[in-house]
Amino acid sequence: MPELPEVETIVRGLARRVVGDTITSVWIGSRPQPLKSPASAIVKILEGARIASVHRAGKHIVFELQRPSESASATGEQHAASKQHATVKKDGAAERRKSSAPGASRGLGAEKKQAPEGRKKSTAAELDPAPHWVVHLGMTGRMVVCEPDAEIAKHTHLVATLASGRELRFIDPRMFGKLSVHASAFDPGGVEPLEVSEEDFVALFRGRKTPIKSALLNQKLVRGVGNIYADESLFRAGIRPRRRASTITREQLGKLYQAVRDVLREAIALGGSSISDYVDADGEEGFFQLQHRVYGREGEACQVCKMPVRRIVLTGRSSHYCPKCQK
DNA sequence: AATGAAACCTGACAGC
DNA sequence: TGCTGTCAGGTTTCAT
Repeated sequence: MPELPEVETIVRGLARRVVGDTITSVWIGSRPQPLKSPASAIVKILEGARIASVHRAGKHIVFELQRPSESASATGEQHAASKQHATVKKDGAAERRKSSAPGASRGLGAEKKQAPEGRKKSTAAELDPAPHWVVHLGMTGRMVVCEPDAEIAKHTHLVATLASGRELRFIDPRMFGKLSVHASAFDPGGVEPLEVSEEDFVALFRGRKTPIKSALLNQKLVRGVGNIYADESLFRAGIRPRRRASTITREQLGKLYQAVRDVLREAIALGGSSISDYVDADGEEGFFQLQHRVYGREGEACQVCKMPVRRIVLTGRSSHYCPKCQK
């Protein structure tokens, strides 16, 4: 179940393997569920595109692409971008507005044209008019880089053949994952917990009557935190999952801010070493290398006070906490 | 507007 | 062995 640290690890692995490669052809399976853009739009944008970079936005994997035409002329780029955009309609109206505005108004300069080969990081300005391929792994999604003769796994929904000869495949049994293409920018909303300031983080919860855990899981507020890391963060901060966000003191929210960041950073560090090859052929190593203190430990003694860890169901998700350490 | 619950899905696993 | 039922949980959708 990929949350932020797992996606971060996968993205790093992908970046090492596919940045600079070009997608020569795309095969799409027959199940429409994972496709959040029309199959024709996905093929149109991916085929022939060079993968300029791969990064993470919340739990999304974002491929920044470079179309062959983009090196031709700046005006041509803009035209192509807005045209492609019209074919990709499944996003919300807000997102549409956001992504069409900057590309259309900017007098895009020449600096974009000769992005040198080895360039790994792009600035926001350079990124702007490039189309993006966005993948969300949902619960069971996987991105795999493999040789073309590797067996096609069951529930493979997309295969992108690369100029290097390898293939990039998207596999997802439960089809909670999502594939989409965007003519320019992609913004999933919410703040990155590892980038946001403490003040901005604290402000997110002000006046909310919803349980703090529900707020943490709300991707429109904080992006990337899922069920496991929400439980672990709340344990470290000493806050019960059901506590109404509005009743939590400023000091406690400060602790929560630190706890979320600590948990995510530790998980990235561990995930990085244990699943760095996840995107290889079939690396099935589990994600859960982090020593969970409460998650999945119902009935076990709390590591701090020895009280049995309790499990409750909160907005449909199992939630674990120590009744003594968390108030 | 904000909140909660149901729905979407299949695989894994426990129990019989 | 093979069936049935339950659980997993990220996100969207629907109802309140």
